[in-house]
Amino acid sequence: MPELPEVETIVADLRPHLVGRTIARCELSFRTIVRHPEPEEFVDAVVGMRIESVARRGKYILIRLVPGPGPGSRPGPSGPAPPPALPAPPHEWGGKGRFPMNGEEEDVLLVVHLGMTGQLRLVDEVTPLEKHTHAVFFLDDGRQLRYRDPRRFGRLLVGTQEALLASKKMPRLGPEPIDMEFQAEQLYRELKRRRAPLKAVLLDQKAIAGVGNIYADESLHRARLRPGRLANTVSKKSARRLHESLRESLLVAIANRGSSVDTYRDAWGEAGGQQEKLLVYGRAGEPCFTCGRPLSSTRIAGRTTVFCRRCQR
DNA sequence: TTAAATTCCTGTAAGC
DNA sequence: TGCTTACAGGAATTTA
Repeated sequence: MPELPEVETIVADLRPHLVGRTIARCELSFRTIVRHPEPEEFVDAVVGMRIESVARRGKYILIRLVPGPGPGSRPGPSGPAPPPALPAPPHEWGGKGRFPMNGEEEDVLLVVHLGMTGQLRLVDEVTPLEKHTHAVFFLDDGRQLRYRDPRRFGRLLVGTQEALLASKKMPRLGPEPIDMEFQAEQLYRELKRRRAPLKAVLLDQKAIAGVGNIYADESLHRARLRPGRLANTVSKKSARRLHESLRESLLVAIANRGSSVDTYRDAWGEAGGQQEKLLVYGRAGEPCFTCGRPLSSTRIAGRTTVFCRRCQR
């Protein structure tokens, strides 16, 4: 499933191709994938808009839209090349818990959450339409940005930041774990005030944004911590180890273009490479790479959880 | 207020 | 072989 590293990969791939493009048309074939506003308003809101930036916040893809050139001046299929990609602002959001970006108040955000099986792909018009494609954005260069999602856990939203916040459809997200501003002390404070299992806190998007089942298990293993241990019992030293492990798990996964353990594919339909390198996720019963003991499996916070009884105390 | 349980959804794989 | 059933999980919602 797409977690922070997978979404980061997609966003980085799409950015240079999408920035500067105008959405000429939008077709929805599955209405309820749109969570805000009503589907008709959604289409009205995106058509004719120019893509100003493409960013990520947690597991959310944020596409900033500004009014595009009028219909008369819309370039044809072989229109001008996009401007050189702006160095994306690494983090376009405010402080902890605030969603999501700077920029002008009237700017519109097209928000995409991939859920479990969502895919956002950039294709040319002759690429056959795949089953479960729920939305197609027709771009002014003839290409199409397609949203596909067999299990339909994903969602699309559009609106000004103000409107999205007011709609309550966007959650308050915790800090970005790979942000340099995110310090071990901050993680320690969050853990101290929670009586839930460590794993449950890592999965809580309000505590830390972008971590899902794969990287929660991976980082707990790297930190040698039991997933079921209550968060408020960890020492400062352990919290520092978890902080470091979290960053490492996520950054290595980004370097390897994400984990394709289920149906995850990047913007070009290609699988990532991290699934080959996972330490524990999906390896229940197989030997621990550190001690050789078979990895254990249990259920925490409603999620399958794999860990090593010997290495993770 | 927080934590846990339930729900949504369909493709896949195990079991009979 | 073909059918049924269990399972996968992000996050909103409901319950405790």
